[in-house]
Amino acid sequence: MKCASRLIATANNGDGYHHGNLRAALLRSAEEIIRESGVEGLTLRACARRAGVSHGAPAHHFGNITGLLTEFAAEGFERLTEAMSRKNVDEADDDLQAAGLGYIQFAMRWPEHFRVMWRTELLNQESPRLRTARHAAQQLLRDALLRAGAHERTLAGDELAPRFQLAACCVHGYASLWVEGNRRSRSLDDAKRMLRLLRTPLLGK
Amino acid sequence: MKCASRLIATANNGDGYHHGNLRAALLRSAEEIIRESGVEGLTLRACARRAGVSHGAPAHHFGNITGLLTEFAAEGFERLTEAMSRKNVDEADDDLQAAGLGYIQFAMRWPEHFRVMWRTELLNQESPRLRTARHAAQQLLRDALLRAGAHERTLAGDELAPRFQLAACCVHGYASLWVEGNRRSRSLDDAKRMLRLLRTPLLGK
DNA sequence: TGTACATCAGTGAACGCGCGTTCACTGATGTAC
DNA sequence: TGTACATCAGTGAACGCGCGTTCACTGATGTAC
Repeated sequence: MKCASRLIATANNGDGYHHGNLRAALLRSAEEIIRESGVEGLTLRACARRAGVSHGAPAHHFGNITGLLTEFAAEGFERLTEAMSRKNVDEADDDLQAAGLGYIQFAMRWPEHFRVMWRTELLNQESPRLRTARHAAQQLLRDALLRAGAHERTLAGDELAPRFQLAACCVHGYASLWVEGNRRSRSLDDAKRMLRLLRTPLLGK
Repeated sequence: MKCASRLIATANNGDGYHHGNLRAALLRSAEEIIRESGVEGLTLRACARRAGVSHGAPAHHFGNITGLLTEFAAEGFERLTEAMSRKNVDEADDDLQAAGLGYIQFAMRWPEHFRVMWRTELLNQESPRLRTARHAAQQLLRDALLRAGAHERTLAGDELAPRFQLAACCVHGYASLWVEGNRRSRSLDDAKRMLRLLRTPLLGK
């Protein structure tokens, strides 16, 4: 019976007893569960159930629910960095607007990731993958601001920090309110209008 | 035995078998639990345990965990409105800065409330008390912006919406990042600097 | 080419625990007469 | 002033459920010889 069901599984997905890509499949299952039931609804058992494996499997890969959510959040920061890159934002006028719009677009596309990424108490802050991914995202926004500023005039050292904070708070606030408000519109027009209002205080133009 | 323990309870707190203020006491217990263990750690049983009553009592008052969190969030919005009022923000130059600083100060003082208020999926959005309280808070920020704008020049109708959005996103983003980042400093200097950068785009000065 | 062995990935039964819900109850309070 | 009764607030035992964790296991894969 045990063997039989395994043979059937093998026949069905062609990758045998060893799943091959179970780790990734479990992360996709977690994403779906969070979408449908929120982070509260995510348990190791529910995750296993949806992926069609035994409940021991997620523990094998991630240790516990914190481990699972930490990997999920790290994946989110990696996607965020990718999303803020100029080449992925069609409608942006410059690198800074691209970073801002990309940040907001990321939250609209993957609200489940966005939600988890900021729930610091649910994550293992010591995870190297998480720290690296988060730092890369921050650095990209900072660099975009510096580069945009360089086009206009040089930003003095002590001018950068408050401007970086202003930019980060605005896009983060916009994204948070969008995600938590369950807004329907995915249009970026509102966001573009807001970012245009910011050009003067950010770049001193 | 049953009678005895009740008599002891009566002797201890002087308010007898009927607690008198159990509803408020349960909300304070919930606040403490969220502070220590996050929203995840809050259950009706844990709440009852901390308040020193039977586990049926919270269900009696709030129905379920959603009812409890909804009341908690509504209490938060009421405190937020209070906190944004000019008379409660010493360091503000005008009503608009008062609203912004008050918003951020509120999040710093009651991060547990702030966290819960935006977890829309955990709350009963139909609750009249919650709707009223949230609307009042929004209205206060909008009015402050209008009044501050009136000092400088009249804001045209279609100029108000994006400026309101900008102001709301900035203070909300700042407060969110502070709360989630577990920052230690409660100084408002950073926030004041950021809000000063916003004067030009908000008021057109 | 074949064999032996170590390692890895996933299984499934068993456990104890805390949860929400239900329900009959009990004591306190307020009101009608 | 006293009595009877309804209502409200909180109790505590019982239930079934899903959870995380543990553990002995099994099949697949890779490597050494």
